[in-house]
Amino acid sequence: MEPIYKETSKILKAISDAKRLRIVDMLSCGELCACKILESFDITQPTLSHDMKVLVEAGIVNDRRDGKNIYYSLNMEKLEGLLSKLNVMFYEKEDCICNKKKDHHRM
Amino acid sequence: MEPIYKETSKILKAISDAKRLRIVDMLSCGELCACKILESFDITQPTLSHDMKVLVEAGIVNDRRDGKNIYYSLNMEKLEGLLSKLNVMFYEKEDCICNKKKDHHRM
DNA sequence: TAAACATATTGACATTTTTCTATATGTGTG
DNA sequence: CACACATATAGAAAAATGTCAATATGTTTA
Repeated sequence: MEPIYKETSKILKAISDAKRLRIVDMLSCGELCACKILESFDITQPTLSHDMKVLVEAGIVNDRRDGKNIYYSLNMEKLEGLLSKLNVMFYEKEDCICNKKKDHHRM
Repeated sequence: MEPIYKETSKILKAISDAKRLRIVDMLSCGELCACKILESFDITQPTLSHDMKVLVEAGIVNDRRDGKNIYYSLNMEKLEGLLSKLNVMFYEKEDCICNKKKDHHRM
């Protein structure tokens, strides 16, 4: 499979969980520490920690430590890049995959 | 969980598979029958049938029968709706979830 | 340095997803 | 109507994901 699909699908997978999508929405107003996010859900702390790791590893969320707390914020460049890639894929274009042959680059 | 996240995550889940994302990209130039799509991947026919069902049930792909063949095409309204919703979620807004309290509408 | 607090990791389990083989269904053709 | 062709469904196995309790790690403060 072409890298563009693998990379994009990794980000999509990260936000394809309703709870993680809600976390991204929460972060759109600015950074939040894990404890604040946790207050907003009925999940355990390890579950949130795992979810934040998924978002960070997908590259769409940044983390920074300040004392005991970890603060998370959106990586807008990555998110804009995602919207841009989806836009290209959803609409017809010059050098289109539609003109390509069988995929020999398996996943 | 609020319906907006559940609905959006269902669509994201549908395209969070690299192969299905590639299928969406292929359909951006116009409708294709299942057999044409199948030629483009190293998967079995039932696997493609299942993948197309996921895309159709997410509402982003339409299907129509013409004789022996099923033709698939993109539902642009749904895809535009997705981009629009993501745009709202990624950027700060007036009536923001950031100002909301604990989520009592569990999934 | 010991205790308290915030977050991460481990290991386990249940659920969901992916993909296959075998088979069924629907449609056109000889 | 029997056969060929295109697609769908059923059932099973493997892999990935979501979630928890228990515990570890890192940080601040008494």
